Amino acid sequence: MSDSEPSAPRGYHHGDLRRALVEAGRRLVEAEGSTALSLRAVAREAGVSPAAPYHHFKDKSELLEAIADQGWDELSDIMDAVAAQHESSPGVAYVRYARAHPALYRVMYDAARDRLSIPGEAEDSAHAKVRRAFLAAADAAEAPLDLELAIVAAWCAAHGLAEMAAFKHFHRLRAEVGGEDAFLQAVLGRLGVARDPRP
Amino acid sequence: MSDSEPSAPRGYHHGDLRRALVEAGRRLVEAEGSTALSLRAVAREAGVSPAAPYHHFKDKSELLEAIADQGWDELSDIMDAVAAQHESSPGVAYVRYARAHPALYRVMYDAARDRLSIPGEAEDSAHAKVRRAFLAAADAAEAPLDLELAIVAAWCAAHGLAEMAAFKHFHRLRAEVGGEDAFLQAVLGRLGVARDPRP
DNA sequence: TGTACATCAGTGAACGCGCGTTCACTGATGTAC
DNA sequence: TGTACATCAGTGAACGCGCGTTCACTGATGTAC
Repeated sequence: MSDSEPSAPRGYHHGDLRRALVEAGRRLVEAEGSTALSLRAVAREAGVSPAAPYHHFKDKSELLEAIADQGWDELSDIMDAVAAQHESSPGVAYVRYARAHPALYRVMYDAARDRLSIPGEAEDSAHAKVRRAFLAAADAAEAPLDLELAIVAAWCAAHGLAEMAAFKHFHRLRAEVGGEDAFLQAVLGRLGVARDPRP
Repeated sequence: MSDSEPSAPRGYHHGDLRRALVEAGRRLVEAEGSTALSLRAVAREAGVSPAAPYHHFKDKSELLEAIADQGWDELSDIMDAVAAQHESSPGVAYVRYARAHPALYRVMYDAARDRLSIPGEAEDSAHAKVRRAFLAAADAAEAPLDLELAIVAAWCAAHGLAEMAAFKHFHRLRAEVGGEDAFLQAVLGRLGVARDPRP
């Protein structure tokens, strides 16, 4: 985390300012929320002048996109791993990740909303990986259209729960059911998404 | 909409600036999104000086809350009506409303997240009404805990679909399934939320 | 190995902007006598 | 009906702020000969 490869050239001045800015931005988002994020604050956090980011990002929105991309990559890797090991439900992994990084997840979601994506279908984008992970959790025997609907349904359920799990309304129910994790499992189970491994 | 009761006193100066500000704010949110909302812009939209809103709201966040409240009241009324008439699923009504007012729904959601709410349980708050509407759609024969989980699950599913239905990813699927409404029904059906009236 | 030059990632000062909020004020409305 | 006064919803100017972005610049790094 601290330094990548010591063999790699540390770069010209900073080393790898682009990556440093993305990570500073992510830190700020996770700490303060996305509305508190400003390019100047990111530059400050990275210990660099306010103009420096403009050598790496066209504008603020491009930096936000890079932060979101990093999140999607991370999430899709996790889901992939979970789906491959068959040891837990990808849907649960999705919700857990979103719950662990709520502000980042919001940034990811905002970035995803307007992306066309899936143009060539068989992509190696993070979104395609997430989709495949949900596919792995579905019943592959269904007709293509139903299968696609199952994926979308699972994704929607995971998104909805991920965002609503923070609701104070559900505090008591969450406690009665046995804590956050049991709550997630229970609700996803109800929605047909959690193929629980072994309770 | 234009004027309430002509018999009611038009008030001191403006008439009913508080309501006018909430409506101006809502108009701005729906047109530009919540991030574009500023107190000054709302005052401008209402044709009033920048300081005027301070006679009706402590600060900007209080105005936003009022806008959110108006939305929740409207939505809960709609769901109530739908549940009473048994002619359509409250879950579908929820998603339709959110889809029709996406930016407003976002404001509503943000306001709801941190509300404790449901303290005395049997309330007449908008949230309690929404909850009751989801309850009406569930199988009332279940054990209390399961019933509560069913409500939460339905709410989460509706929220997730409401936000994700805008995804460009799903454009093609939406078309293949027969348009937005069929898409909503299909996904909610999959999640066990849409008790469709008559297909 | 040494010099001249091109590249480019940084700096720091500056711009114009819209914001939330405060303030002393004004003037219309409602009330007491 | 008329006058004096209290109330209070508005005004408009001003504050200080952090923002996104631009600009001319500097100085370290890499490259050609």
